[in-house]
Amino acid sequence: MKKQPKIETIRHSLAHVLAAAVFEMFPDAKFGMGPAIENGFYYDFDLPRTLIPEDLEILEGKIRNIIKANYKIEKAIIPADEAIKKFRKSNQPYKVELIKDLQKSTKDKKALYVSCYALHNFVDLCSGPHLKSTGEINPKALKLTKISGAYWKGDEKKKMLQRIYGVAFETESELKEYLRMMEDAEKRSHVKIGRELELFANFAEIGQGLPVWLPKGYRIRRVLEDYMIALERSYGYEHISTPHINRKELFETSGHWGFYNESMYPPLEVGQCLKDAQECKRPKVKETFVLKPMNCPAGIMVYNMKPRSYRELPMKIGELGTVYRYEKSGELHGLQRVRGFTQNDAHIYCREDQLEDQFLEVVEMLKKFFKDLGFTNYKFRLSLSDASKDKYVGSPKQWKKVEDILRKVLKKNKMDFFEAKGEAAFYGPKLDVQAVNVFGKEDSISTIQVDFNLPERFDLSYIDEKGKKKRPYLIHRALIGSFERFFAFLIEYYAGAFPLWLSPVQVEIIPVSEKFKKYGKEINSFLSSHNIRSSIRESSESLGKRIREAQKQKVNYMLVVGEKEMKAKTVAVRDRDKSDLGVMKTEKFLEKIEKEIAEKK
RNA sequence: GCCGAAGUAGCUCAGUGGCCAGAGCAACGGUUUUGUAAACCGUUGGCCGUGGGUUCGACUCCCACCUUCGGCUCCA
Repeated sequence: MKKQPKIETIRHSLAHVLAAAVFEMFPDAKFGMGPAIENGFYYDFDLPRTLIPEDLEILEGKIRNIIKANYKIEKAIIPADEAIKKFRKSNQPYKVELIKDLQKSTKDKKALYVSCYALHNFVDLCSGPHLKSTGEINPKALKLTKISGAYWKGDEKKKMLQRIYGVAFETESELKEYLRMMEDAEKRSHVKIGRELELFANFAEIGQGLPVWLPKGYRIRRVLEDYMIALERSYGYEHISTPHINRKELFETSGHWGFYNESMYPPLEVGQCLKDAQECKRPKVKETFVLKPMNCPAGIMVYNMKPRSYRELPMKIGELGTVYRYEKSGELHGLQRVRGFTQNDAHIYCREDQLEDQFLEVVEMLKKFFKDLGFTNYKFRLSLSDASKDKYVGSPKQWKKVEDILRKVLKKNKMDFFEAKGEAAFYGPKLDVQAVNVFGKEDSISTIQVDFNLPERFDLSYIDEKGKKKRPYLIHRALIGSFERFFAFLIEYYAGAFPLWLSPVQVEIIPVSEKFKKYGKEINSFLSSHNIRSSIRESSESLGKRIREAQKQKVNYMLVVGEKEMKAKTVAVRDRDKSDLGVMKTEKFLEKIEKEIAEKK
């Protein structure tokens, strides 16, 4: 039996206690699976009716009763065939299916035994381990949190069951702390802050998943764009810009049309008459365009436009490329998952002997980028293929070769990473950067991929030193996988209080009264002329009110100017966090913040 | 796309079958001319998400659709 921390055992046992409670409430319930998860547990059920939120309270009560009764949780190991008979008799088709799956993966079916746990009058199939009795659970440290649908075995073609989620801890204070953290997370939600600070907006009229960057959000985006372009130039990148629509044939060549079809917007057919053929002035030639879901094919055209020499390699071509992907409606969320987004994308064409260095160079850039942002909580995920899925382009042999190279490079350079089977893109394995948002949800924000597929499909080549034609390697990378998703993450990470160098409003000038408006404007133009994102709050509202508004907008510095300041050519500086920083000469203040901006504070 | 919940003023929310649908903040007008987190008075603002139905009567009940949220699936 594998050892596990006690809290995990508690959570797992609680999943069973929940099932027992559901069994009490619905004797006809059919049971799916119920594991422990981070912070809690869930269990999937096939029930005679749809659950409503009030049911959770009832079930919680039943769970507490089961805990109070301190039932023993007893293990029994029985032959698989016998277990199948048992679960058939009690009308538990999902459990029967699970045992049959086990049998399928075992050589000697006859010798297979499965373990079951009995809890009062409820028996469940489970490998354990479990608590000895329900009394070990702290009834005050648990809460059923939500009901949702979940496909049986995670397969969208299979039946949807009802899933109940719960959270559980060893102590009541831990539960309270967790619930408080969730409430806090709600306040940090990028959707909420995005609205409050007017960073971005979604309009039903424009379309689902097609967000608009509002002025303040766009300011931040421009800073990031400039930063990335400068960073890439310093590493020898050149940049291009390719159109949003490309001919469909381009994506047939790349393989996207075949493998990515479902996620693409429907094609645009032009050149045909939609009205009366007589009146139609359009050319009769029919052409089909698609909104590009990826930047690579168009980017590759640039490499392929003329013969390339080995001397040109590595060639690094970047693009702030906007792509459109028709994600299923239920998958959309704020800026985190959208249908149109821009990538800080680039393709690196190189020789085999340059592959490792190039790969590491990208990792180096990535680390610098995150350091400048102040991020530390990210991890590298080596995303590999899964033989049981058939969504991949290319041969398994090719895949294995690339996957082995990536793994070798990572290990050789002692990089901290974890492997994830089945997380690869359909066109290649990748090294993803996973960031965790305020709700604990993990998402890829950056990605580096070695692509063996496209060089073949587009017949890429270079001439080597011996005059021979050779196939280059292609590294596909997006340090900002999507400005939209990245921004969502940034907003939540900083809770809207952006560091000075990113901040949409770095300085706000607040004249004490109307009399000092002119002086305030002078300072404002002075700062603006030095590329400081500065503004003036000159309304007739009280000073306190205007400071409050500026604080709520998370403005980094507030400059209060009145009689004293005007006479001495100074500003009274208020810091967003540390409040009063005292009075200083305007030039001195500019010097101070210019230094901070340069240091990316 | 699937399961579930929600949608009332720009924002946060009251209102559950019965007169012209409310509050606070915001916006606008006026008074105030302010010294570090909300001055005062007034005004405007709503096809109660959209369409259909039930009813003498619908924000309220029913159906469909749209959008949003929590999950599932998927993913940058």
